[in-house]
Formats: sequence, C-alpha cells, structure tokens
Amino acid sequence: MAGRNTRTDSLTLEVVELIGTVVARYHEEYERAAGRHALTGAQARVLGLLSLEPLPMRQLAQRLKCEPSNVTGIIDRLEARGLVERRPDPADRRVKLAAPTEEGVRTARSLRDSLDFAREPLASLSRDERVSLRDMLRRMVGVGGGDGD
Amino acid sequence: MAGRNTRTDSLTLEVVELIGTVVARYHEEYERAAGRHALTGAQARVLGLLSLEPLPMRQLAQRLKCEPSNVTGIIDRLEARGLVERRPDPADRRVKLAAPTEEGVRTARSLRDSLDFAREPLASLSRDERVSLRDMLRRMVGVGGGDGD
DNA sequence: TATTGTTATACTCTATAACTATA
DNA sequence: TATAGTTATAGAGTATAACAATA
Repeated sequence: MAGRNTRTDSLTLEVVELIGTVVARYHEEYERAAGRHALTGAQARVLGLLSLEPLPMRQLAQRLKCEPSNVTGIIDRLEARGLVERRPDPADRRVKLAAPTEEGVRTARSLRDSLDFAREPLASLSRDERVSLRDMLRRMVGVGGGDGD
Repeated sequence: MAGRNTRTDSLTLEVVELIGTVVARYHEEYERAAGRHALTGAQARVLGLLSLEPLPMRQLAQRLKCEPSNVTGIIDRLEARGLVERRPDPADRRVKLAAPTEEGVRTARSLRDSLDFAREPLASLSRDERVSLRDMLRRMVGVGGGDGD
C-alpha cells in the first residue's frame, strides 16, 4: 500500500474534489439533454432503462431505488406522451410491464446519442490513458474480473 | 491522438459506463449521509457551501444553479432547525447573508467527515495511481495549471 | 396470506410571475 | 429604473399508508 492516510492527504482530497466536479458536470449535462426532449431527469432515466428491456413496475422501482408508488406517476406521464405503454404480463395478471413505444425507442436513442458529457472530456486522453483510467475505475467500483479489451 | 473514434469504441463506452456508476454511487452515498442528519440533499449542499463562507441568497442560487425563489424555502427550513441564520449586509440593506450557526458548522463538519463515498474506493489505488488519476481527471475537467503535489 | 400496482396524502425541490424594499 | 429577496402558484419526485386485484 502506498498512501497510508487515505482520509486526509491532500492528493486524495484533490481527487475527491475532482470526482465531485465530474459528478456535477455529469448531472448538468444529463438534465440538459433530457430537457432538450422535454423530459425530466427521472423520465429520461426510465426511458433509458426500458429501451434496454421492458420491466415490471416493481423492478423499475428497484432500479430507480425509489418506492413503487412513485413509478406509477412517472410512467403515467411518459404514457400520456406516447413514449411508454403498459402491457399485461401473460404469466402473472397482477404484473404490468412498462415498455417503450416506437417513438419512445427513438427518443431513448436520440437521448443516448446526445449524452456527450462523459465522452467529450475523454477525448483529451490517449488510448493508453483511457485503458489505465478504466482499470482504476473498475477497481474503485469493485469489478472483479472482466476482459482486457 | 490515440483513439480516433471517441464516440463508439468499446473502451470509451466502458469508461463512460464506469463513470456513470461512480456518479450513481456518489449520489446514493451523499443522500444517505444527508439523511443520517435528517437533511435533504439540497439542504446538505447548502450547509456545505455556507460552512465555507456566508453568502447572499442570490449568490447561493447561482452556486446551486437554481432560481433565487427556491433558496428562500431551503434557507427557511434550515433556519427553522437552527442550522442557518439570515444576517443583514451592512453595505446593502436589500441583501441578506445566509450563514451557518454554530450547530450548523458542526453538522456541516460531521457531514463532510461521513462522506466516504469517494474516499473509500480510492483506498484500493496506490499513490502513483492516484497521482495519474488526478492528472487525468484534471484534464477531463479542464484544469489548466496546478502544482505537481 | 402475500404480492403487484394503484390511490391518497404530505413534503421538498423546481420554475415562473408578481410583489416589497431598497438602491 | 433596476436589483435583492420574498410570496404565490403549479408541476414533478419522493416516502408512507391504505386499497383492489391477483396469486
């Protein structure tokens, strides 16, 4: 172990602050991108999740880390705009699957493409640097294995 | 330039995703830490800002990137809990300075100390790695100069 | 009985617009 | 007249509790 005092050393403090800056930028850009599609951040996040795969309301709440009752309203608003629809689950009639409409899929794709917040700043790093950044982030996030690209 | 297609190459995509994970963790931890003090995220952020220096309501709104009218409510609630107070500005009687009380300062400090979200994961990196992480983040964030530690 | 989704309620944060007191 | 802060209002997200339909 190199740095012993991970709590107070000035190097660590600066890294923490820089990460805070990245986090703030990330959010600003995300909200801005969502706003361009007249969506709130939460609505954009839901649409992004559903564009990967339709989900039961309950699971959606788990992914969002919020109460199921909140999901009802978010889906209501997306449904009112024709971006999402509720489908019955053939296996369990209690369950409702939230799924994006065609327009919802298009919107999600457009949203994803416009998210340059994290991509653009990476342009200033060389490939080797991105590799080492990836490896450090993997360890910070706690990824076990993974291939070497 | 090493990587030419910064938009689609799989390395960059993974880094973007990892950053997204870090951002999500950062927020969860922040909200959790604020919650332990019975504060919302916005209230904790305000208290953190004011613990550095008292600010006019207007400037506070600028830092939070929100409308001044919102700040009124946030400060109202912090003031009702005795964590913040409004002081007159001797130079301009229109201005009100928001400043933390003694208890507010203690709460802000305790809050800051409990924010291990970004610090703890850094423990798995060596000092050299933290240095190179710092340098990359600096460039991503767009810091010009800065010392070399 | 337990679970899924919803409704009802209350609180916080948000933006917009109108207001007040200063400047 | 312009600015600082506030109030009033409305929309969105959040948690809690109670409810209907289904398992």
